[in-house]
Amino acid sequence: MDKEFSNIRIVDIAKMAGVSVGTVDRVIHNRGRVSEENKKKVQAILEMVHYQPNLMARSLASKKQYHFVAIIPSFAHGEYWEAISEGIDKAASEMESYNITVTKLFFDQYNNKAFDDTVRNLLDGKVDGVLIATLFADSVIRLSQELDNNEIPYVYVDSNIKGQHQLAYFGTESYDAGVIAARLLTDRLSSSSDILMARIIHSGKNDSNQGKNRREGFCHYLKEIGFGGKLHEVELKINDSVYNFIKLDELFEANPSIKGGIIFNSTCYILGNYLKARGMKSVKLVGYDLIERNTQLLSEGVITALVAQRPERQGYDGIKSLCNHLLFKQNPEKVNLMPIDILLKENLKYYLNNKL
Amino acid sequence: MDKEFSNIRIVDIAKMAGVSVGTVDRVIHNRGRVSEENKKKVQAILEMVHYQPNLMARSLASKKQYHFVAIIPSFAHGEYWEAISEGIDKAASEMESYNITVTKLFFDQYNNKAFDDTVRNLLDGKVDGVLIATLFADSVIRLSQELDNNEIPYVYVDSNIKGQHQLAYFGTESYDAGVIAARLLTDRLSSSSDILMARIIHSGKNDSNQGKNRREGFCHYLKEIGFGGKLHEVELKINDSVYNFIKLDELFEANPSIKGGIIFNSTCYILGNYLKARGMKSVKLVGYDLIERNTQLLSEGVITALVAQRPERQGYDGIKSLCNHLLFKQNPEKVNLMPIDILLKENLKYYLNNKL
DNA sequence: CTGAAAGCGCTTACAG
DNA sequence: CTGAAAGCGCTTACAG
Repeated sequence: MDKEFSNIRIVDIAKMAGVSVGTVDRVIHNRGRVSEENKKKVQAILEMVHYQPNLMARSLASKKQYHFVAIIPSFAHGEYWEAISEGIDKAASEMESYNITVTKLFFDQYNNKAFDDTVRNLLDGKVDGVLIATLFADSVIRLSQELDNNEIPYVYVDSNIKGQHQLAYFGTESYDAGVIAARLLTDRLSSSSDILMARIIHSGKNDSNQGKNRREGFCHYLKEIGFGGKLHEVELKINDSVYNFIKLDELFEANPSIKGGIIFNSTCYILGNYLKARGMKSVKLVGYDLIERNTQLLSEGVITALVAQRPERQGYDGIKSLCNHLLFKQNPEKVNLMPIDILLKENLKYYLNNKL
Repeated sequence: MDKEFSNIRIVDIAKMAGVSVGTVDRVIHNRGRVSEENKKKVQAILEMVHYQPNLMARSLASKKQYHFVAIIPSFAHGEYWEAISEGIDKAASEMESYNITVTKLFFDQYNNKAFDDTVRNLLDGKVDGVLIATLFADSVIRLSQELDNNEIPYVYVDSNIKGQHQLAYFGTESYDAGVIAARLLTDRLSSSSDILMARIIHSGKNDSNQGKNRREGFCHYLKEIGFGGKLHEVELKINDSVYNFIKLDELFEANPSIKGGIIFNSTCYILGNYLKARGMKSVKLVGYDLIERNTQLLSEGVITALVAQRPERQGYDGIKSLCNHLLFKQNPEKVNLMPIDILLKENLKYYLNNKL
């Protein structure tokens, strides 16, 4: 539409307004130093012709640099946060030619103080935008307020925090991710079976918000369909298979009616490895996230289904939205919910090479 | 890596080689009219410094226009092919600033001759690349050969054809999409249930390749798990509910053990509408594609699961790959298989606004 | 075959 | 407050 105005340039505007290109440029960018009169004239024409700047020319001519910071948990290869990091890198490399650089700041995901330390000197450097993994709500809120004061835009990933001024959130609706896991499990269970919910204990870390929300959604669905079985709980340790095996042996011996299992974070391989070792093929296990240790067990048939949340896209879209906001004045939706993907053994392979 | 060479410009190369920028430009683009000696010199330096052209400057300076043609079936709002069309449009609008235009050519998907007619005068205009929906294999092969002769690159979407020189294919592995449907259905069926496979008859159109492959995958999975039920078949008409209802009434009356249904193209709403009208809630129905009439029934619980194949991305990636090939000399993978998505009532809504 | 110059649409000092 | 000019990195005639 408006094809006729599609290649109006700044010089054209300048001529129509009877001013120089410098003046037009100043009003376009609100750089001031323009008389009220000229400003009005130029703005009127800008609107009339629906002026669309040529972005390539702009970025060619401009020496302006943008610097973004992404604050995310550190990770070992194959862990969940690696995926978010990859998405960030992809966006960064795509936007490189627009003079955008992205620095990643890592913190220990089990240590609230580490987050605060990482963040403390953030504003010493030049920062034009921030992406934040919202694991520690209180700390994130403090940081958000500081960014507000400095008028630096920021986006959240992983889980949302209400009441803040984030430019946007990219992540899933954890509650529904719990509902879906429940559906996947109960569809494959007779209604007299029991379900085991395992929690993974980690030094000094209580359940994440995300985990809690998934659990709520899960339990809600069971109630709604009138699931008749019992729910058992067990606490496992992330790095202590001996302990875990003993606990699980006891539990399954005492409750042979347990035919389903669920873990609300990305570590369902812990339970999976036990089931595999014991050859307990009749227990259906559902978990979260396409990390290597999980996908391996999914393809072997030990895990029945995985629920995934496109972490790569969270990182990618997060950085992209900062770019679009700053460079192109486009504002994203405030809440952007990723698809909740259902992975079975049969469709797994097409996801593995298609993460973005 | 090689940060030190990251902003080497043509003038730098020119100086290093002791020639003018014009000469450097000629060797970069193989425009000829350069002495063998200078060519060698320049090429050596180009390689040494890992020269990366500034794409924005290039496209700013260049008046070169690219014109792509996308040949796809015509569609009414809400039909399957609309999604592919949307993906094409999205790519086109993103690439507009690179002086790329995309024209869509539509043909009647039930009429082989219509395809040939549409395509006949394709080469009269200027065409730099073509995207083809491969419904009619023979016609597509003829067209492909003509494009080969004219050295015009082309990509396939929807289903692949082997033995041609397509730059790339974007679509799914239909056979596995059949396997997955079988898994989704049988997971929810007792092994003594029967399954109804409905075929949709359309004037003068036999089953698509895609439909056949899905069916093969479906049946193979049933065999592999030793499914004990019977398979029933019925032919329905796309626009004749009266006929369909009579046929289905007979069938279900005669075979009350039918507890599962499948249709191998995007029209499973036809069977869905029948089940809904008859209130037959115990029959599980699995189908394909996120078109409106299907998603409506999925959210109502009439359809149990939909298998989807990211048509928007097929269109989008197809056009993008032509751009990347021509503008940036990047060659795509020859076969690009989209994820096969599993949609249940519970995760549907997050897909509807996230098609790309 | 080769090079100097103009131009793509915008931004950035700079002089006034 | 305003405008003329140079420059971003590349391509495109044009003259030789």
